[in-house]
Amino acid sequence: MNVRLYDTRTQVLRDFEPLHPGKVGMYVCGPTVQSSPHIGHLRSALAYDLWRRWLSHRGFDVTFVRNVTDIDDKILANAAGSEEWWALAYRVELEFTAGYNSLGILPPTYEPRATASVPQMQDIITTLIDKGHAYAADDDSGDVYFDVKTWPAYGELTRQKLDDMADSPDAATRGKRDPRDFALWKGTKPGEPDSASWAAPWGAGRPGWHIECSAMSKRYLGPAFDIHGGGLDLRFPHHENELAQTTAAGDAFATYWVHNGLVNVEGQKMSKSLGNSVYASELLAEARPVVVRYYLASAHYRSNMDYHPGALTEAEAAFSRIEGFLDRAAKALEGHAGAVPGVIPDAFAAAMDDDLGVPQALAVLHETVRAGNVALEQGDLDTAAQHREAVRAMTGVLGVDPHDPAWAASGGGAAEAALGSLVQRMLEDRARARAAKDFAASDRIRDELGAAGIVIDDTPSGAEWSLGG
RNA sequence: GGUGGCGUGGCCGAGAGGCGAGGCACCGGCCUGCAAAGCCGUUUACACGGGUUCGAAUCCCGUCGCCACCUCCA
Repeated sequence: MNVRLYDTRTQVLRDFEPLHPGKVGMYVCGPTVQSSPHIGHLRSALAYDLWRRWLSHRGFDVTFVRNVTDIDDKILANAAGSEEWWALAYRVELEFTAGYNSLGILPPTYEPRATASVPQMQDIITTLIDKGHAYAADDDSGDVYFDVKTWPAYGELTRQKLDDMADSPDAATRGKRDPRDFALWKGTKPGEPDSASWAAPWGAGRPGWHIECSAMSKRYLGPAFDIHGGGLDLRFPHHENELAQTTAAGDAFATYWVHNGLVNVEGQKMSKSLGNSVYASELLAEARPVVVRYYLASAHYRSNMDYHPGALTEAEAAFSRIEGFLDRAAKALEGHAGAVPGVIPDAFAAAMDDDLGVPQALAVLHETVRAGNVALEQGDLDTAAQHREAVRAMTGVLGVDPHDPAWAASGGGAAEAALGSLVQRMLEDRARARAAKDFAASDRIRDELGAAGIVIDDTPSGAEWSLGG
């Protein structure tokens, strides 16, 4: 079966056909590093991480590019008066990287910064001017605009007609021929730092937002590549403009456009004015990283998600089922030979092939967990081992394998060992009390441990303990 | 005004003409000293009104409600 994906441009589910057999070129719009990453940034990055992992699993050699927009009006504004804009951008970029890493989002094949591809952007702008699709503003601002009226296809991505588009409110104050023309190059304004100004034939300045992605996708993936991704909110104007300027310059650009859904918070869009943004740091303080990943992956990537308090608790409960099975299976199967390498169930693969149907794939995963639990209970170790391997294969490809060393709690090695020996002592006392049928004493020990956040689990082979739950 | 999307049980969240995905929660049972975990089972659904059909949550028409984008937010 082929991988299918929903193409935003044609609005249909399409079989994935790579431009070059066995290879995939994928470009995803990364963040503007102007302030700390929030839940929406993480979800977006995760959606494409899952795409990339699945395509890789399907045997494709994936070249995955996600850019960093490190020069922009907002970065300059946020840094103004307090620090260098490039220092701010780098500091925020590190926060993003840390957030991605903590969720197990694989580093892109290339992660170019916009500021490192300015000459490539200028090349495209020059081509557009030469072809008559762009012009330098006649108000000596140094701005260069894309001339939308020269490009009849403009609006094709989002099926909007030029006439239906609302006029830009501040268009009149700039040297545009048409209010809907958009900036390719922004001339340096008085007061802006020299460090944010690049020499150019039409006047010193800095690149507009959209041109970056056209330049970087071409530089790292070529004039034609397979998949272009980004948040739903980027369809217009960002992606519409990218498409117009790249194709007007003569390149084929992306075959497929995919867009991920946004994350709302308690029914409302996150916004600075509402002050309801949920930052990556908050999420990671509230739940284990692997649980955050599980949560953000659990809805289909194209649907909107609504984050609310308690969402992570629910995810923790669901994830614990999988984790619990693998923990028990690991103990029960210790030394058990003949475990076959994990095979991903057909139903799981079919769900993933169908536009990355993670929710259905998770249903298959949970069904396998149940079957595995039954096998363990019946002492059918061969069957249990088979299900265990399948669960590991599925969680592996989703990047949520509970036993992946990457999720191991960091630090506190000595403290952990000390805690373990204390808990072990108490459990031994409790075992003696239980053997003597002194259940009052036994329960007291369990309650004490429970009050400290330690959960006791009596199994046929003795008591087990774990933190939280 | 234009474009796109959504409304599924207490909650999250799939599906897309005909055996009620899955998870969480709840209840009953098995197991357990009691729990927990696990297993088995029950109960709650497809915004509203029409229509097409042997049959509709799924298709069509209409209504209501919600959301996103429309020049720089993933």
